Amino acid sequence: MELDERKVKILKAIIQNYQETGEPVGSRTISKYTDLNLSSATIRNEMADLEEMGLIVQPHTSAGRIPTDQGYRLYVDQLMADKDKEVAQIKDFMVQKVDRLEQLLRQIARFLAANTNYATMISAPSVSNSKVKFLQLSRMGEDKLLVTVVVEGNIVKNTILDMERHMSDDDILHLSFHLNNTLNGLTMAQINLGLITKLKEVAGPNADVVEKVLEAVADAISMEGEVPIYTSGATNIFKYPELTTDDTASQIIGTLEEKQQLAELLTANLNDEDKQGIQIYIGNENSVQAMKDCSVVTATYELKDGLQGTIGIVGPKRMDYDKVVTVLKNVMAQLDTMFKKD
Amino acid sequence: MELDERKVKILKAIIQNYQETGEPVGSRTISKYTDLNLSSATIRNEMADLEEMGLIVQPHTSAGRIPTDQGYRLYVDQLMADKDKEVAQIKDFMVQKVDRLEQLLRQIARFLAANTNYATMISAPSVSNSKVKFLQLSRMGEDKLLVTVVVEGNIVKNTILDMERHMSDDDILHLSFHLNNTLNGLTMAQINLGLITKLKEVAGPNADVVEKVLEAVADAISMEGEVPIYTSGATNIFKYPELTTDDTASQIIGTLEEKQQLAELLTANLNDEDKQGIQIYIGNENSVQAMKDCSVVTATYELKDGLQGTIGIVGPKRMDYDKVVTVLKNVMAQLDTMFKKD
DNA sequence: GTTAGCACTCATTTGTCTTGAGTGCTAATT
DNA sequence: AATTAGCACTCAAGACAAATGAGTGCTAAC
Repeated sequence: MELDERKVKILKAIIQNYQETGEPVGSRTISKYTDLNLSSATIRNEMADLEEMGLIVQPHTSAGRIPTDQGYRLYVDQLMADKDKEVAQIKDFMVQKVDRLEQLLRQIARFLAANTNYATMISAPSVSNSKVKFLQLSRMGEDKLLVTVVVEGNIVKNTILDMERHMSDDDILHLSFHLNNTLNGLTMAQINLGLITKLKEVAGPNADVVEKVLEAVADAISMEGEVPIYTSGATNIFKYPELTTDDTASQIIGTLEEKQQLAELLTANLNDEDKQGIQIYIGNENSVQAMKDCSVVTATYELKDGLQGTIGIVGPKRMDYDKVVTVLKNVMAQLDTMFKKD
Repeated sequence: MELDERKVKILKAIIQNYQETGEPVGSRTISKYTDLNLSSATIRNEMADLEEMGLIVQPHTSAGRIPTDQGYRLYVDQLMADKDKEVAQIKDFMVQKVDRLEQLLRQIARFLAANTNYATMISAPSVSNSKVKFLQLSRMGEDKLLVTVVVEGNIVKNTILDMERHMSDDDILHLSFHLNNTLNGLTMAQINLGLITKLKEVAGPNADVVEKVLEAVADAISMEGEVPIYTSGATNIFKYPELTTDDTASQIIGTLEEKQQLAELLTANLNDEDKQGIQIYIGNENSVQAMKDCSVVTATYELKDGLQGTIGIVGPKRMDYDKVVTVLKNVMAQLDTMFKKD
């Protein structure tokens, strides 16, 4: 069977109508509210074909049709028209001065949730490939050592160590200076065993401190896979009856709250060149079981030098893909200009 | 009308039964499942009295009774028996070594949510009355200055400043040294205008840097009222049908997600000597509108020297107050021993 | 190829009846 | 005077049947 232009128009109409109402769409509706000027009977014939092709289904015999995952996939891949609106508002929003990355991300999440009516999640940039920019040791009290590590993107991490043996101020200053000089500009991958051994040699009796400091550095760079994730608008889920069967809603919201499962979803494509832009997962296509009745749209953002994270929008399968994609693109663009100037 | 012992027993029985079932409790149930050995008719008479006193109500004419807010209040204030179980498990749980405060709090939240079947929230310790413990400036690149502030409780804050005019390494070192010496051990309240003016004088041409640094310090100490709050188990709400009327659940979960409203609730009693221990808010007694159908139990914890925060448990009005209070007390005790040793 | 028409399906809504848990009141019992 | 048995009454919830209506597929006419 061939998917001619008319079938495409009908499919599109079904998807869009279902998007708005959440109810199965009947032939009469299509016949009336499109510019095809066909009777419902004709539409019915076409719909039977579309069903045979696996693009739509009836929830029960005497109901209208709703799109299948496959139907959405076709729509997303081929039929989505790029729109260009909604830009102005976003610009306004971003202008508020935000000095902290964390708050910026929270704000973006909130903004997206409020504007799309879907749930939003954002992973903070992971710095896995990032370089050490600055490192410093300072004595704090008698026996504690404060390690401050700054990595590219001006992300600062602190660790407080217990010193096992006394170190003089001079020792600390020297070690601090030396470590900073040696490690500056290196990525984690470049801090290899040879380098570590050499550092320890130079430190002599303070080798154990060097070890602890390196641990702290590793921690700062890799964040131990504990990427912070911010979410907003989980309760938007309640706006879609098809997701509000008690158990489904509970699972989705639970997943959004616990966050750690989201990490897989959001960090999956980070290092995959092919999947940089916007990705759409329909129904079971996403890896999180609790979200099998949802669609997830993700977008990878990059602040600077490999400092990248992901934004995700979670909604019903009938989500307004056009709108979501447009809004995401705009946010990306905004982030881009914000951070290029920095 | 007098509240004699028998009435009290009946009220208690109603509350406890309703706690378990969530269904209105009838006279026959009470007659059968208490050791009062009274017929249902007698119970009915007593119940009519209790209703007149405003302690219980009927949802509709031919239903059993459920406790009113006032009934719960009486129960909580006078009838609750202290139990002492559940301790062992908690000890075990806490033993896992946790090195970061944030993670500890998250873990506690998770633990409480899992063990009580209610939603849990924890505010991180607010450092409003805390002292500066360590302060340091470091040059970072050509024109940036890294300010590191450590306050009591080893909470570290970093700020990166742009320097408007060039400062030599020596200048920075001196200023850093001087500021550290001057501010060390002071609370925000003690950093007054006189002190600030003096500091600026000493800094001479770098007065503007001093100003920015002081801003950063203030920021670190006060956290600008932005106390981080961790939540867990929001979806436990779904376990209680009376809270699962679409709108109610959505509002509660939304509030838990947005967090900022919780801050009021959790920080309200921090500086009130009278309200240090455990507080119970029933229904409308708590200030958050969205939770008017819930009860909230809060407990203030103190880590060290005025470093205090609050734990809150949110559940239905028929929550198991005894259990919640016991568990909270235990967690408090654990926190105490953990931090006294530090 | 398109459409009008019709018989058919079936989820949903509406209305009616029944059931049963629970009450309040009164009169008998202790 | 307190307790209880008994009975009439109320009302939410469940069961069932009928009515509704949105939607379909098929056939025959245009």
